[in-house]
Amino acid sequence: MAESPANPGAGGQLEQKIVQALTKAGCPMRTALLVKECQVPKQELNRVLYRMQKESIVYLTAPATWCLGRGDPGSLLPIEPAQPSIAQRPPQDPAAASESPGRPLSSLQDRIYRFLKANGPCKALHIAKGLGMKTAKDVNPDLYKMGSSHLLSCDEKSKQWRVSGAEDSGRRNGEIQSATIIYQQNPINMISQSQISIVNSEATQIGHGNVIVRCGEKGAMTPLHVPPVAPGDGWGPQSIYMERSMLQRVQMGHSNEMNLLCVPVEGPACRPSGSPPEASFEAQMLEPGPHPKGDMVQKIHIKSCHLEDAVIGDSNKMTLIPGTASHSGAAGPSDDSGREPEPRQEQNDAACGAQLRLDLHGEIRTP
Amino acid sequence: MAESPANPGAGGQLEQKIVQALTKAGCPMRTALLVKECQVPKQELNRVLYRMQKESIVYLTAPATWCLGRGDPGSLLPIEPAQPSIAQRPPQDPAAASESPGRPLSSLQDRIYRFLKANGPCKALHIAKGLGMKTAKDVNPDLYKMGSSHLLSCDEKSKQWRVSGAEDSGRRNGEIQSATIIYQQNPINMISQSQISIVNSEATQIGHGNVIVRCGEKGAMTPLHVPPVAPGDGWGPQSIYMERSMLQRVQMGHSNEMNLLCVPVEGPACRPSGSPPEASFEAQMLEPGPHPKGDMVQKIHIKSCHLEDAVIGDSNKMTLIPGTASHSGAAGPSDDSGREPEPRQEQNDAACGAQLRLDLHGEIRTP
DNA sequence: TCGCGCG
DNA sequence: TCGCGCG
Repeated sequence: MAESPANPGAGGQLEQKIVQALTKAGCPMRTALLVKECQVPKQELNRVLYRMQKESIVYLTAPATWCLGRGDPGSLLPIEPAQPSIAQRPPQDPAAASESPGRPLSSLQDRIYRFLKANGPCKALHIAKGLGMKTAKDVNPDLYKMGSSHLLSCDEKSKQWRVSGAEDSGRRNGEIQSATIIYQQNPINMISQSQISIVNSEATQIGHGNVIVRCGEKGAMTPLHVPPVAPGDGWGPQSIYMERSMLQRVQMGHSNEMNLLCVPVEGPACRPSGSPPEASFEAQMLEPGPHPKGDMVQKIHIKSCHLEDAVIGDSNKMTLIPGTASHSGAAGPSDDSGREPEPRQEQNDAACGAQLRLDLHGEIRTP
Repeated sequence: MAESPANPGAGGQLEQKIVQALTKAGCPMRTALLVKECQVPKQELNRVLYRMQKESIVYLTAPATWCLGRGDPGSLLPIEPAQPSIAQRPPQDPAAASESPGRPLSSLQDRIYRFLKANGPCKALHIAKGLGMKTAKDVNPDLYKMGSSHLLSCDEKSKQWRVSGAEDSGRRNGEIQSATIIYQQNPINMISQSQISIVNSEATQIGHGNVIVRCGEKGAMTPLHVPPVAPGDGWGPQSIYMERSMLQRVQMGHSNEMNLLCVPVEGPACRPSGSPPEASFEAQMLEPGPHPKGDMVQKIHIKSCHLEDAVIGDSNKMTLIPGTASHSGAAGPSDDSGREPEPRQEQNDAACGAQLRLDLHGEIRTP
């Protein structure tokens, strides 16, 4: 089954190869060159490339010339003013925890979300037309799904949909031209670097001295013990840029701790079963502030990302003990909460840290 | 070995299939339909189709819509045919003179003409659609032009267009140009002209004073009696060029006689049921030689053609009385002879004539 | 309504 | 300099 082109594993393998090749090149690549790098038939390569294009993982800069990322970043996300309100939210804010949908947003859902954020409350028909569709039927299913997961709300009287929550109003300080996109190859990535862009990460730590303990995933996922690095002056400033990323179980910051206790009942218990979703939000964490290390500057830009169980900040702790059915559905947090067999806990001990749990389309700026 | 795309025989086989299918349809065919008719993979079919397009055997009327012939005759071959033979033609053939339009038909006009001849009376819209166009406007200008030149007539009541005159079945001098490809839509063609290229003819006479008597094909095939022209000094020189042609029951020369007595038991009794083989040979017949008419020069060039029951020369006679299963194979005369339920006879009375019966890939040069 | 033939 | 992914 590994040989079948239809095998998602095989497709994923090739997708990884493609991203790696494009990352390594750091510039657009012609299909012919990708064929050589990936050592697969052109047809199969193109099949995957064009699928990835639909998922906004790659785009065509010219005929048969591929590039990582989305081709039209500005066209979808109008620039909005910065708003630091989210960062000030108490870490233990239960709303944040309950917001988490069971699975990432679909491409259409993401577009709906961004459309509403850009244009303000709209009726379904208006949304549909705005997204190039014809009738309210084209968007209603997703509208109601997103409504049930509290991403959107609908005004009964005006029949208008809007993004829910004041903190979702989103903002972008402008386009940051980031260079490198790092594609996560390993189940667990540890990245300590000054300038980082990440696409589709899971169980990722960004920063210094974090700890991930992950259990339960068959064989391949032997617990990873990272020798904790004593918080010290050695930590340099961090500038993190993320665009079009999906982050699952991600810690960003310093001295965080993450415990993923996955019950290995059903195969990919720790991974969402659905296809990775387009999602987008922006976060900027600038100057951790009151943190003792006054010279430590963490600059984070996140755009068009999906973050799930992500922790950003310093000295945070994350403990996930998902049950068998966790993250497997398409439902929102309210749907999930009843089915969650095991407790889930995230905590952020850092005074200046931020905790994100599926905060989509939001922006976080730590004071 | 026959299935190999690299096999030239197979390619020719498919080419013949394509031509047959398009001939049978009498109108443009979509690629998907050709796939069904020819029972070959689309890729292979297209490979051959596009090669045939380069050779002006077929052309695209619309995306993935194929038609026999050249799409743009005027642009490639503006040479006006020299027609010494017509001038010398006996004046007692008024039909030929009245049929001939003043100038060659345009490609579309030609297609309209053939479409109407193949499909019978049609409304303008139907013609347009049949030729891959959309509205009656697409064909009306040409319809009325052809009407004013009496090539077509329009029934006032039914609004249907049709080719005018029973005598039209045989000739269309208007479209004949030097090196133009003439596609035979009629069971019997009679062509008297000095420079002729023919693709896929059946029961064709080329020359002067030939006689074809054909019986047995349902209704449409009423026996055609051509008043024999006395061999005389009026016959001018003939230059015949054939390339990539399939000729069935063809006489070339002077004063030939062809009798096709087809038993109408099974539908296409007079047509070979199998796909004709690719055939290519070259024949040049120069200077009939000992023939009394020393001034009669017949110059024939045949290349990449399939000839079946063809007679080339002067004063030949051909008598075909095929039975129900006649011509079912692609084999040569020796293979056929055993299975032929009815007598078959070809005879060439001309001293300098040549008789061809399924001479494939051969070259014949008459002394 | 994808046209695709392509080496 | 053909872009091709195509079911």
